[in-house]
Amino acid sequence: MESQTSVDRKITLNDIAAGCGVSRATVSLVLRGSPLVNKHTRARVEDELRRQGYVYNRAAANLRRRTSSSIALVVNELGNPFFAEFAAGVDEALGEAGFVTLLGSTGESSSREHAVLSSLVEHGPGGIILSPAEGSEARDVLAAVGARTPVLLFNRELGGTLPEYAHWDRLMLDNQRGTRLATEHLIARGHRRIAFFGGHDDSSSSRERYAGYEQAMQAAGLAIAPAWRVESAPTRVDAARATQALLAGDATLTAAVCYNDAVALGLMLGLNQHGRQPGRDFAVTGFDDIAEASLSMPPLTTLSTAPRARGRQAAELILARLRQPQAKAGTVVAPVELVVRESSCPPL
Amino acid sequence: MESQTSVDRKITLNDIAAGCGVSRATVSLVLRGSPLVNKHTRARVEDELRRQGYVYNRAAANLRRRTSSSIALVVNELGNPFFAEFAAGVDEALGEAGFVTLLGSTGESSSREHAVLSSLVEHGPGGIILSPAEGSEARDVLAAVGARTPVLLFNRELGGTLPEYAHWDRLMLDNQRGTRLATEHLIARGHRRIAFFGGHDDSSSSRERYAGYEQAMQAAGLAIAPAWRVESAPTRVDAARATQALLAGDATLTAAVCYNDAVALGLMLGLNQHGRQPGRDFAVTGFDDIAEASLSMPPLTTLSTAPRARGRQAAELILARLRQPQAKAGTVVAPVELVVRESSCPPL
DNA sequence: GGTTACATTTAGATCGTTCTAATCACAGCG
DNA sequence: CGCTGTGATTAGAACGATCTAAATGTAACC
Repeated sequence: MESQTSVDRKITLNDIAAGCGVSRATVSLVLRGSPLVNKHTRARVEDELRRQGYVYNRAAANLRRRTSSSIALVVNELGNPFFAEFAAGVDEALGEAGFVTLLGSTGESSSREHAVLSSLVEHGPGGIILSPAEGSEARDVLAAVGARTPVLLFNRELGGTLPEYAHWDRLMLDNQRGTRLATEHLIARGHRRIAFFGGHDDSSSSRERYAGYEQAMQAAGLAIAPAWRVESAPTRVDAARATQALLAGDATLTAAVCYNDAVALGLMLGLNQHGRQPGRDFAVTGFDDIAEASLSMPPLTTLSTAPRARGRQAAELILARLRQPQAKAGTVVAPVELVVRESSCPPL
Repeated sequence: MESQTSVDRKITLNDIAAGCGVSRATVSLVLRGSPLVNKHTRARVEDELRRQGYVYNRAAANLRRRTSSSIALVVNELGNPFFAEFAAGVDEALGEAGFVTLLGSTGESSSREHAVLSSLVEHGPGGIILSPAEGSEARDVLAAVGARTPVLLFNRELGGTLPEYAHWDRLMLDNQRGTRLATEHLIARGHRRIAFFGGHDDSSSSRERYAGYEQAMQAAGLAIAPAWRVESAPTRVDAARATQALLAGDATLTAAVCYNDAVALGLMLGLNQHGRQPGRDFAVTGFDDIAEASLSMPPLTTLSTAPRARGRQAAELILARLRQPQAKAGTVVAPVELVVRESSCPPL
C-alpha cells in the first residue's frame, strides 16, 4: 500500500504525466474523458491519478477556459428561515448542475451589500442571485458587480433604474395577489376593519403587498383609514414593539394583514402582551409560510411561497442565463397559495 | 461621462497598464498598496482603474501565489435553523476577514457528503468547516478532501479513526454536560421516570447526550428501563411518528429529555395527538435553543448553544489554522446553558 | 515506394496575476 | 568624471490548467 498521500506538495498534471511517461496534454484529455485517448493509456493514467491522489484545480482550468463554475448567492439574512430555505434550494440545484455556491449575507444593509458584492465578484462567479437589501439602489449594485456578471433579482426590486445595457432577470413572488387573497379571506369571514401591518414602504415587496390589500378592500367597497397602516422592520421584535402603535391608532380593528410571517408572529406576541387573543378576538395573516407558522399558537394563516422550490427555480434561471447570455431578460412571477389556519378567526 | 463599462471584454492589468503607459507590474503594485510606487503614478493608475471599471481577478492571483481566499462550509441541512444560524455566523466572520464562503449541504447523507466535499475541494478552499452527516466515516472524508486541506470538525465526531498525519481540529458542544443539566433539572422538579428520546446512536453527539442523561440518572440513584430509550431521525416529523413507540413502551413516563429541539417539538406534537399535554402532564426538554423553541406551545426548556456565536468561533478557528498550519490540532468544547421555560413542568 | 488517411500524442502559447532580478534615472560624493 | 546609493519601474518566468496546430506512428492503397 503505497498511495502517495504527499502532504507537502500539490500534485499537478505534470506530476501525473511524468509519473506514467505521457504528456501533460494527454493527462488533461483523460481527465475530461476525451474519446481521443487510447484505451490502454487512459487506464495507465487513471491508475497514476489515483496513486498520487491527484485533485483537480478548477480555478486554473477556469482561468484558461474563461469560464466559471460558481454562482454567488447574496441574501439579506440567513437567520430568517425563509431565506435559509431559499438558500438550501439554491445550493441543492446548483450542486446538481456541478456548480458551487458562494455565500454572502447583507443583514439588510445596503452598504454591507455593496461590500459583499464587490468581494464576491472578484472571485469570478458566473452569475449572482441577489435578494436586495431594503433601500438598495440599482446604480450602486451595478457599480459593485460591473456589467459583465449576470444578475438574477429575487424577491425585491431595486431602487432607481438600471441602464438599458444591464439586462437583469427577475424572480418575484406574486405579492399583490397574495395579500389580495388574504384580505378577501378575512372579508369573507366577516371582517370590515382590517389593518395592513409591518414592513417598510421603501421596499418594493412591501408596496406590492399593500397594493393587494388595498385592491381587495376597494373591491369590497371598504374605505381604509390612515391609522390602519403601521410600518415596522420585517422582524419579530420590531413588529411586537409596533403593536402598541397599531392598537393605539384604532382600537376597533378586528384583523390585520401582515407583511410577512415574522411580523405576524411578532404581532401575535404584542397582542398577547396587550391582553388581546390572536385567533380569538383578533385575526392575523402572514406571508411566506415559514416552518414556524404551523407551530405558532394559534397556527398562522399565511401565504405559502415554497421558498426551497423558489431557490431551485432561481438556480435554474441563472444557469439558463449562463447558457444564453444574449437572451433578453425576463421576469418570472412565482405563484403563492393561501394556507388557512386558526389565526384568521371570524370577528367575535 | 465616458466610463468604459465595456460589456464584452474582461479588463485586465494589461489594459490598465496600456491605458496609462506603465507596466503591468506597476499596476499590480498599486493594487496591493505597495509603498514602492510613486505617489503621482499611483494616482494616475487609480484613475485608470476606475475609468475602465477594472475588477480584480482573485482566482488568477491565488493561482500564482498558491494561496486561497475561500473556506468551504459543509453542513447537514440549512433548513434546520440551528445550522442556518451557524452558517450565518461563519459567513459573517469569514467575510470580515476577507474570505468568501463556499457552501455545501449534505442532507445527512454520507454519500452526498462525499460528493459535495470532492466538488468543493476542487475549488481550492483554504480550509473546510465540516459538520459531518450521520454515520460519516473518517477514511471516506479523508479520501474526498485529501491530506492537504485543513478541516475543522463541528458538532459531531467521525466514525473510524484518522491516520496520524491528518491533524484535524474540532469544535464540539458540551453535549454531555447539557443533557446532564437538563436531566438534573427534571429530577429536581420531582420527575423519576424520565426517557431519553430521539436521535440515532450511531451519531457521536447522540451518544454523548445520552451519556449526560445516564450520568444524572445514576447520580440520583435512578435506574433506566430499556423502554426509556427510543431512537428517531433528528427531525420533527420522525419524532412525532416515534412518539407512539415511546408511550407504548412505558405509559407511566412523566418526562423526556430529547436529543434536540426539532425532536422535542415533534414529541410535543405527538403527545398532543395521543391526548397528552406537554408542559402539563408530561415534561419535555430540547437541545439547541432554536428560535422556535421560545415560541412553541408551551415554550420549550432547552440548552442554548448560541449557534451564531459557534459559527463565528468555527470561522476563527479555521483561520487560525491557516495562519499556523503546523500547530498541533486542538479540540474546543463550547459551553451550553440551560434555558428553563414552561415545557419542563413538575409531574402532576 | 510514395501518398493518403486515421488514430494518438504532444510542444508551446495562453488565461490574469505575482515575483524575482534586473534596469533605469538621478543625485551626491570623492 | 566615475562610482555608488536610492527610489521607481519593468521584463519575463512562473502558477496549473486548456487549446491549437502540428507531429508521430501505423495501416491501407495505388
